[in-house]
Amino acid sequence: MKTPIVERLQAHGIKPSVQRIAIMEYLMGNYTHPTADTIFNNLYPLMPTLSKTTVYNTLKLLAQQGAISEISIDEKNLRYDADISSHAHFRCKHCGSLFDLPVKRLPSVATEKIDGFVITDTQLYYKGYCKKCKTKAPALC
Amino acid sequence: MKTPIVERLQAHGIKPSVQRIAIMEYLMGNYTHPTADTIFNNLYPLMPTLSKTTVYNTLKLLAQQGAISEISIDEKNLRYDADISSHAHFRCKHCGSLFDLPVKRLPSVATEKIDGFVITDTQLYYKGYCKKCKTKAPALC
DNA sequence: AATCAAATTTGTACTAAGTACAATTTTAAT
DNA sequence: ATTAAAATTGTACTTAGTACAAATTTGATT
Repeated sequence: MKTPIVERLQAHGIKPSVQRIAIMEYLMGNYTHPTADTIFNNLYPLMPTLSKTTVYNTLKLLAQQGAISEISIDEKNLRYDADISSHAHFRCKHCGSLFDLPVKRLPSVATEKIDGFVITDTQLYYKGYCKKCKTKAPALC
Repeated sequence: MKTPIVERLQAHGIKPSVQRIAIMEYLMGNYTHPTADTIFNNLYPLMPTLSKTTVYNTLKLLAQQGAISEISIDEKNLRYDADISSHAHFRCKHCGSLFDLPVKRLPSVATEKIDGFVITDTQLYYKGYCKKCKTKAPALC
């Protein structure tokens, strides 16, 4: 019997190695939009032979195959999300925290403008100040 | 009499130094979503005392003040855009080229979910394959 | 089971985008 | 002219991510 993790990998054409399973499992258990580094640091104690390169390579592979999504809202690091359903992200410019936001559906582009293009990913990012940090926002004059 | 560049800077509370004007002018004359490095390389011959740090600092300042927008669709570099009107970006995963896409208006979030948050920026990114590179796209099986 | 090629992982060295910071220069008010 | 504040500069540094060759694992075939 296959775990949901293995199923997810295979559904996206990815051979389920021990490392890939561990990384996918981590993401499916932690919807915290972690960085590659965070993932490595959390898995390393459980898997002392794990290499950082493998984490980077695997995340790139998973994202390429559409098994996870790569979030570039944080200018410094890429973040990863196993939730591949339609949703947006909000990032607080003061404290850096990242929130999921529901959207009915991500907007599509006027067909005539994008005719002949193939769209594989849509990302909707909001930036600003969260409830806690709102007082830190520069005056909007 | 003030140039449109100086006006734009002042409208966003930025004191118009020679360097800031040069950078803002470059962006308003080149809607090519350049990186900091590209801007530096283009301005340096005309302004041999210009420092890369100034370019980075100025772009950050301009973006903070909302005079330009910072685009993080390219995972490797930040890109900058003097067009601050409502539009989306498309990036080809094969050739890397970046296109502007018109949108009627950027989607807003369900108020109850974002209540108490202050949104200052909205970014809508599409990724995929452009007309030229479409044949290079992996089978969507 | 032994062999062997292909795929995957590992570790080290490297690249390059961006930042910290102190020193210098410029600005502009008195 | 003097002087304090603001802006710029250059160097050194940090760090996310990649290149690549060596080692390991996988899995098919005899």
